[in-house]
Amino acid sequence: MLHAAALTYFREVARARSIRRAAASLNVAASALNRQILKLEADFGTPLFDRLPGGMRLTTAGELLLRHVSETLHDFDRIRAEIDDLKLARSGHVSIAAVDSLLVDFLPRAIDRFRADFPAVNYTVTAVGPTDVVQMVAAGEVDFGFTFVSGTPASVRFLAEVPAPIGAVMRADHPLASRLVVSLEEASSYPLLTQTGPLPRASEVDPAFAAFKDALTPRLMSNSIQMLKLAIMLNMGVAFFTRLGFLSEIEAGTVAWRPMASPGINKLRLGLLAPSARAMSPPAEQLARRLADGLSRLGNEGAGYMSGSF
Amino acid sequence: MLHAAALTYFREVARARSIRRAAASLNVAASALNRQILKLEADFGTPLFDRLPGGMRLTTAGELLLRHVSETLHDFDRIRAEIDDLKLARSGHVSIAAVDSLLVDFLPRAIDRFRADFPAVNYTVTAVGPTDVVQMVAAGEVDFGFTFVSGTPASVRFLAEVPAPIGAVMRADHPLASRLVVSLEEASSYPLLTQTGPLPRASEVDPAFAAFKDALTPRLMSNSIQMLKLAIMLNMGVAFFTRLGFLSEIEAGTVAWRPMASPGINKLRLGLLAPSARAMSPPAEQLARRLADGLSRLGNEGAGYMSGSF
DNA sequence: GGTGCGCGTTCTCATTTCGGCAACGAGCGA
DNA sequence: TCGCTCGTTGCCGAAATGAGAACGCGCACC
Repeated sequence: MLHAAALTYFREVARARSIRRAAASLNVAASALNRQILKLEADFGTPLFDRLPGGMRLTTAGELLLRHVSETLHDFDRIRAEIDDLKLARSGHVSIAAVDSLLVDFLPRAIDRFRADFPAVNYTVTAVGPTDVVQMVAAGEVDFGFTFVSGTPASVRFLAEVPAPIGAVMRADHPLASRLVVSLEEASSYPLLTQTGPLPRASEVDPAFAAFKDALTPRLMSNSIQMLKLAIMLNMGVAFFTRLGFLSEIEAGTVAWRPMASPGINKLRLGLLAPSARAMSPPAEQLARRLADGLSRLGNEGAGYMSGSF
Repeated sequence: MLHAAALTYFREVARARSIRRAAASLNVAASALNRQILKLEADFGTPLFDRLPGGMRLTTAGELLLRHVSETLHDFDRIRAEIDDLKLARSGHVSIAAVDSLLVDFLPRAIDRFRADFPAVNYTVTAVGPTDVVQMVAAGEVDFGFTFVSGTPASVRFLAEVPAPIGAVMRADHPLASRLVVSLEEASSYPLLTQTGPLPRASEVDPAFAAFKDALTPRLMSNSIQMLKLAIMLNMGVAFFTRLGFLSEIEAGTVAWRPMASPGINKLRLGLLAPSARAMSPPAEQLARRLADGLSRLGNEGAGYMSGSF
């Protein structure tokens, strides 16, 4: 309905190489078709078809136009399908499992932006350990998950990934913040704040980092990121997290994040995890797509900035 | 006129972010615009704009649609310009200068196919030596030229190029035709047919080939390709030409063309040469474009076949 | 707290466009 | 010559479109 009927008329006449045959397959009168074709040719000022006894054949100009018309109609079908997806996604429910460092900042902000376009969607967000995320996605208990990339069963797949190295997190006026990269030795001379409970696989990935943490006694240990975050703000010491848990504080300039000079730790990646077989619900599909876009944009900016644009 | 007015209406409303402003700049009534927008939203079953006090803003679905509409209208402008070019090119005159080996087969066949779409175009085709082609194009004596690629003045440019190595040409049942590649030694044991007059730059490009030709006494020398072609058909010996002069005979299976095992000779290229500054006449423009397409297609097929399709 | 302004929207009416039907002339094959 | 199919045209009713005036609403200014 967006596009003039003349488009499909023209395309069908070109395909059928006959006005009357096209009229039959379109269920319209041949005269109507003919008039549209004649009007097009008058508009362009040049014939679009050669009239042969027994039918019509496209001229060169007609072939040019047919290409345009076909592309337009095809592209329109695609757009309409996308809009239909959006319609279905306007209300519903999405359940997500993620490692808790993402629930502090990244995921709530993403969901909030998503809410603007999909106001009637409800959410269930569960914080679990990295390996549990994979299990819950595989079991279909959640629509998708958000965790560190590692070997995964065939029943799940990664929609997007982004490098998420562990780095040193501290108040912006902490002495270590003046370093662009923090070595393990430098960090060991300051009080540390460490998280307990299910950990990202940093220790498996980077033996040097694991040994470093084992050798020291932290000033504060907690399984609550909020607790640790407050300790950082009180300048109690240095913690080790992915940047994504502190994007807004980093943006505001209140805390600093610095990469670590330890090889394996910089290979860590966060990924958006979905069941490989089952189709997601429409709103979950949309949110997952937008998160995937945002992630890959984060990735393209290297270890760059967080633009609030997704 | 091809496309529904709704397209430009929608685009302008999105641009102006207001129905009334869009109506003013389109010189239509706001009520008409409004009805089209409402109809679109009814068709899609979803709002395309958010109604804010003070104007309208696209929804997510609206942004999707705007992208489609913009692309469609932009592409349509392009197509219409191309069709206008075709209209202008329907009659007129085209003058071409080319090395004569192309006038035997390649160029006449190309012009014949072109005639089907541009029946009222007249042609002047001049056979000259390779370097004269460049001079005539530079001097503006012809619309474009067709010759071997070499260093050219800035006043001309190549629209397309295709590898055109010199090879051995002989009757299909000639003993040499059983070889896939012909070495200079093999060729020297058979009677040779050579062309006199302005030659392609084979001798400059490939000293080995030049020495080879100088060392032997050909059975037949002529400046007429027709003469040489007849000699080939009478199995008088082996000649050395680009494939393009014998495309139809090769296709028909009456003569064979085999590449030479000599390095420099396989680097020869044929090119379509046009004045760099002056615009060509519309029909010349069209023919040149089609020849360029055909040439690059020939090139993409490697040393492949001649499909009669351009 | 009016009041004016700009916004999208709705209603009515004249105009234009579109599609269906029947008929015509041309080309082609039996 | 007849019969068939082709594109095309005239005529008529139906549907879509646009112009203009009016309505309800939110907002800023006095």
